[in-house]
This record gives sequence, structure tokens and C-alpha cells, in this order.
Amino acid sequence: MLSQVAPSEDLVFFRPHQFLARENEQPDGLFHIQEGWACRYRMLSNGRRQITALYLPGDCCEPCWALGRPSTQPVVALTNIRAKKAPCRMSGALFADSRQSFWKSLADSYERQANWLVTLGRKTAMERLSHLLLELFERMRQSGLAYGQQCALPLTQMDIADITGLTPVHVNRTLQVMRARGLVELQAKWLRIPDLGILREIAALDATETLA
Amino acid sequence: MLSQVAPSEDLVFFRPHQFLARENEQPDGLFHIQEGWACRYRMLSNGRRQITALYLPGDCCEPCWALGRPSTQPVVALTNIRAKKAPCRMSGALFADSRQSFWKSLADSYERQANWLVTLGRKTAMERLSHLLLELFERMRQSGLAYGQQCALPLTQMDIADITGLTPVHVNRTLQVMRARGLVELQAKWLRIPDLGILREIAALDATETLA
DNA sequence: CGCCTTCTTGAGCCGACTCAAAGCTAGTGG
DNA sequence: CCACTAGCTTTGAGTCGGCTCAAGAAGGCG
Repeated sequence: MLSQVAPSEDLVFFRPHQFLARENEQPDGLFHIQEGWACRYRMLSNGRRQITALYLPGDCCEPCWALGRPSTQPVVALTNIRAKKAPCRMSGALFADSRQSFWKSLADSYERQANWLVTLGRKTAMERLSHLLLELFERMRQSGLAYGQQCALPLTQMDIADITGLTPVHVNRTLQVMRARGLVELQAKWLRIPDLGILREIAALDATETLA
Repeated sequence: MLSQVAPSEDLVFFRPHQFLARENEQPDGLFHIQEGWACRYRMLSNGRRQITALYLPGDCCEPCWALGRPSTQPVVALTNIRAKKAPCRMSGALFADSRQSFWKSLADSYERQANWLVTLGRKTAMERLSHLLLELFERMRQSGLAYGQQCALPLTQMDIADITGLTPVHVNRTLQVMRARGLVELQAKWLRIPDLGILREIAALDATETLA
């Protein structure tokens, strides 16, 4: 992957809670995440927080930056991260190679956001959690990081609460019900979904939602 | 803008409840809305509905279609609409003229979605309504369709409920409180905001949210 | 071992929901 | 001009899903 030039400054690393981008900052490059998870979020008064995007291995962070705007929400590492930094300019010659994949990641990201509007606006706690776990499993699977019915899931219940718009306490209680019903196994940052079809039904997902 | 060919078939009209696009359909063109309002939405079981985007006069419907995907959510007219249909292909010569404005509308739409994730996930009924009314006023103003502190707002309370993730009954009661406090005037499809600053505070909006 | 974060449990509360009915309003046709 | 209708708005009363506050248990790590 690294050419003979192999600019070592292309590879960047982050630790949990470190910022990949701050609010109102014009990022100087896109991150192609090779390992680790990050998220974009916004804080409100009262300490309320809402996570508005997750970046998993293989993801581009953040597609919208290439449209030439400052980042309006901070992006922070949730785990240790290894990423490759690419220049932001769409006109760049290097960038032309990955034009297709870039537009795909932008469209995916856009569609995921639209799906989450539906979930946050209209769904119950169990439907929200089912949506999240299915989406994460599916994204990990497409990156070749799922093993059978399982994958890593390095989120705390508080992170999950801030994605699903719930409180950590209610996430905990709802997950217990789901575990008791055999819908998911989730412990030690590891997720197993015994039956994707059943969980999809519970998530009240549209047949067309790809979760990719 | 229209060349000497001036194809009259570029102009299209819709009536309320008519579809601009259906689910899983590859739209053959983008609509530049000249007059009227439309929305994108998704239906769930139990008749639950969530609106995921609004298209106002001056808006491009739907930026994401140009990225070459079938529409995953239907788009329907909320009022009478007059629009201009443009070919979808980004490579088109005609399209190059409006490349800048297209990317701007895509980025705006993406950012509005991210802002609404925060509102639907973490905000109270009054904060949600304040966010919506401010955003609509601001968008109308930028299109030159606001007059002083007022603008048209051709939505029913049920539409508003489906945007804000509330029930029509609760929208009604919350609007009454807001009217009683002098925060907004809203009647006969007409909106007046006596004090934008106060409403912005109540909306719990981030200082960086442009609402454009 | 001690510290810190995360997870779990309990008890009480409240914002928003449901169900149901009545009052408006605008448009239609006689 | 008025009756009729359909859709929208308003009101009331009761319920509930998810929240808050608080404390304790279980990990993980130096």
C-alpha cells in the first residue's frame, strides 16, 4: 500500500478522546480510518450530547469536508485509531483515483443520516437499539471485520445512549430485555446477533434500508 | 439560462399529495423548485410517519439523486408546486454551470440533517418547534420570501408533528404555550417571529448552526 | 491493592402519548 | 346565501415510556 515515497506523515494515530477535528475548523485532510472508531457529535446545555455519525474502520472521515466547508461538529476518537490522511481538495490528482469511493461514502453517510432521523423521531427504545446493532454489524461485515454472527463493538452504554437519543440507564434496561429474549448477546465489547432477520423485524426497518 | 431551444417540458407542476419521486425509483432529473413546498418522508407500521427533508422555493430536490442512486424515500408535494426539471448526470455540460450551487445545496442539506439528528435525539417539544420555525423563516428569508419578521408557512400541525417527531396534539398544545408567551405568531399558514434572538435561545441552537 | 470507569438496580416522577369528542374553517354545490 | 362536507385545530382526561436521582456492584488497569 505504501509506495516507495511512503510519506510517513500520511499515517496518523489518535487516542480515545483525542480530537480528529474541532468545531469551526477547516480540516486540512480526510481520514481514511484503518483501525479504531470515532464519532461526530454536538453538545447542548445540561450536558446533553448527541452523536451524529460514527466512523468505523474503512470509513472516510468526513466526506462532507471535501465539499469545502469548515467542520461544524467536532469529531473525536472513541478508541485508539490508525488512519491515513489524504488531501481534501477534490481537484487533486491523487484524489481522482478514489473519486468513486468518495462519492459512495458521501451518499452512504447521507442516507444513514436520513435513516436515523426516522429512528430518532419515531421509534421506541428497543427499535432504536436494534437499528444501531444491526447497522454496526452490517458495516463491520462489509469491511470484513465480522466473524460469523459476531463483531467487535467498542462502545460504552453511554456512547450507545448518545447515539440513540436515550439515557444510559434506559439503554441498560432495554439491552437486558433484549438479552433475555435471546435477540442479542453483547458483553465485553463484543456483539453477537443470533438471528438477523428477527432483529430486523424488531428494528422496524424499511425493506429498502441497506444499513451499509 | 434557457437556451434558444427553451424546452417547455422543463417546467413541471404538482398538486398536493402528488409524488415527485417514489421509493426505489431512479429519478430522471433534479427539480429546482420555483414555487411551493415538498417533503421527503418514511412511513412505519402503525401509521407512524417521519419527514426527513423539506424542499422550499429555491431548493434543489433532491441533491443526493445526482450521486447516482435510486431514491430511497418518497418525495411528495405539500402544496401546489412549480418546478424546473434538470438532467441528473453530473457530467452533463449544462450541469457544469450550476456545479457550485449544486454542491452548496448538497452540503446544506447534509448539515441540516445533522442538526436535526441533534434536535430529534435530545431536545424538548418547545426546542424542536423553535428550531423548525427558525429554520423555515431563515430559509425563506434567504430566498427573498420573508417580509420583515414574517413569512408563509403552508404546513398543517400534523406536518409539523411529522417533522419534529411529536404528535399533532402535543404540537398544538406546545404552540399555544409559545403563542401565549409571545414567542411566535402562527395562524392561517402565516408565521411571525417577534424576536429571533429569544427564539434562538429557546431552540438551544449551537452558535454555529446557520439554519440556512 | 486502590482507583476510576462502566454497568446495574431501585424508586418515584414527568413530558409526551393515546383516545375521544367537539369546534373551527375553507371549499363545494344547491 | 346557506347547508354540507372534509380536513384541520382545539380541549379533556387518563396513561405510560423513558427520565431523574441515587447508590451499589463489577470490571479494568497501573
